[in-house]
Amino acid sequence: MNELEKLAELLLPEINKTPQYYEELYPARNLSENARVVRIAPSPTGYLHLGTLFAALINRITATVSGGVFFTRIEDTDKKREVEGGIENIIGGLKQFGIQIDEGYISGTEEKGNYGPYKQSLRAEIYKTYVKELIKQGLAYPCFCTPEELDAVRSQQEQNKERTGYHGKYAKHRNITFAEAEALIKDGKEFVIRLRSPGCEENRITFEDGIKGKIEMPENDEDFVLLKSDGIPTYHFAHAIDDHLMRTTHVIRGDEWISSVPKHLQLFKILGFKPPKFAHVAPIMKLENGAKRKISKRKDPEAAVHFFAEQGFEGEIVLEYLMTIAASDFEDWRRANPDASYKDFKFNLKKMSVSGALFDENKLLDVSKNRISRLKSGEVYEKLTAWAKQFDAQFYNILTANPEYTVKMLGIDRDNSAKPRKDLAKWAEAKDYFAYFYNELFTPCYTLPENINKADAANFLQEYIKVYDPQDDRMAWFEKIKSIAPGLNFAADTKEYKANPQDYKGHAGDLSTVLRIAVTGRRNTPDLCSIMQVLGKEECENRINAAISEYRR
RNA sequence: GGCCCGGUGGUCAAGAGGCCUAAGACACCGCCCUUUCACGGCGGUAACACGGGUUCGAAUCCCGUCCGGGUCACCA
Repeated sequence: MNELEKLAELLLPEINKTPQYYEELYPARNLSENARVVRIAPSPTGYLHLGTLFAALINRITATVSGGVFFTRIEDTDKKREVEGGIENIIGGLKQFGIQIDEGYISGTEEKGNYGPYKQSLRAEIYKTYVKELIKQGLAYPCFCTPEELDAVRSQQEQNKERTGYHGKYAKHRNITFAEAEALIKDGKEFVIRLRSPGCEENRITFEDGIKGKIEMPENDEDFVLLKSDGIPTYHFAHAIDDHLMRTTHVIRGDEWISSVPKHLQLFKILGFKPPKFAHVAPIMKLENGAKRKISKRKDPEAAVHFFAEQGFEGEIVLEYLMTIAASDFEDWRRANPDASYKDFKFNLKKMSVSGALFDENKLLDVSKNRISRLKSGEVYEKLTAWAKQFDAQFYNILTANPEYTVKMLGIDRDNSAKPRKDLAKWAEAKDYFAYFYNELFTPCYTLPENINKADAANFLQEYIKVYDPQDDRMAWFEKIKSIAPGLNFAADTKEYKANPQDYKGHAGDLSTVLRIAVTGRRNTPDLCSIMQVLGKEECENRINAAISEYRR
């Protein structure tokens, strides 16, 4: 055994497999040439974040479009930040958004696929096997520096205005001998394994980013940590090993990783792996005090994806919105294919924007309104009650007390309309929006438009209630209002009123507003005739009579 | 600070040297339609960060400045 082999044995005595073993265990995938194997690799450190969802969407659709595979891998190499239920938060969240997972973690506890385990904490032996090989080749070595020492070096470098980091003359243990290492270990000193970087800062490397195009950077010369003192790998090392062994073809991730690419490329090279293609996605931003910044888990409620669920945005609609950010031609495609699933969109990474888009709630609202307007009353009923069940029990009970009534109500201006209403954008608005359909929620409001006084309002309602017939269709309904108008000195015809406004107090439309206020407590509603039909004769008469006595007081 | 990446209306963006007098969508405003509102239709306000080059010609190519973002851990 030579020195290096002895060192490898000293550091990782428990490892007796070789990289060859794993190469054979995880053979190349049997997929067509264009198929892309992609993944997301979340850390179970909290809830599902908008950025993670976005990355998942992009990866998912990239796999779909190419006939490839989308898998999940749990990067739980930082035990300090891990939270309980973290995996379930993220994987379950993706499922709620309808993101299909082909392989890897498919729930908080289950995984599937032939390239597992898909959780890094379960792959320690694999990482160590490769590290051991690198040590034997002189490409990795133990470093016994304490965090305090490292900090001291960094401050020194900062003072000298030098580039910080563990490289060059600052790589203290770079040339440690077997004997020195052995002595330190006997002393009980902790160590990490670092890369002996073959790179040189003067050299430039270039790579083609799938979104940003050609990028040029200095070569990595940092002897960064491969294995932490607890034997767990750092992200960089785990990424290289896992994405190679899992046969990932395209790494599509947040662009905060761009600056690490030289490290990654170097790792792939010295390990003898073919590097994947990289594509770096710009983050979703948020405006604060006039400045753009990356949307933040801590500060922004909409960063946590459960915000959308609470607000009552359908998962698919959030994805639809995210697609408009991901692909500038998506909206054109959507207009041409209003009924297609977003999954059928021919997504192309190259068309993605290179800089981060501001999160735009207006746009989300618009997208949502458009999608909801296409739904039939039955579908709205299902979705709305499902939402209410989870977030507003009282509303849920009210809606479901009489399902037939609620469905009828939801069908107004929707089911038989050539141009369905576009009003509701999120379920959280529904309770207020539909309040007057339910006595438990209805709060009368008798405020009249300025051009109508209480006496006229009462007189009109008095007349109206005499002729009111719940069987009337829209035409007949409005004819009745018109027929009452002249007697009160209101124009029956709106055009007539507009031509000679000085001759009238108002027009039939104003009178319908009086009725609307009496029945719904609102100035603006969907078609009043339909509303009255849904409410029924008795309820309408009660409300109208209540209004009359209010105006007569 | 070093290293990367970026900068077209309020927002998302089209744009690959002449088709640019700069698309479209959201938001905003006006008009029309209309029983109200919404929808829809028509129209409007509003942008190539700045300064130098290159070129017959620049939003587009080059350089510089400024601004924004990312990153410089035994975090991912």
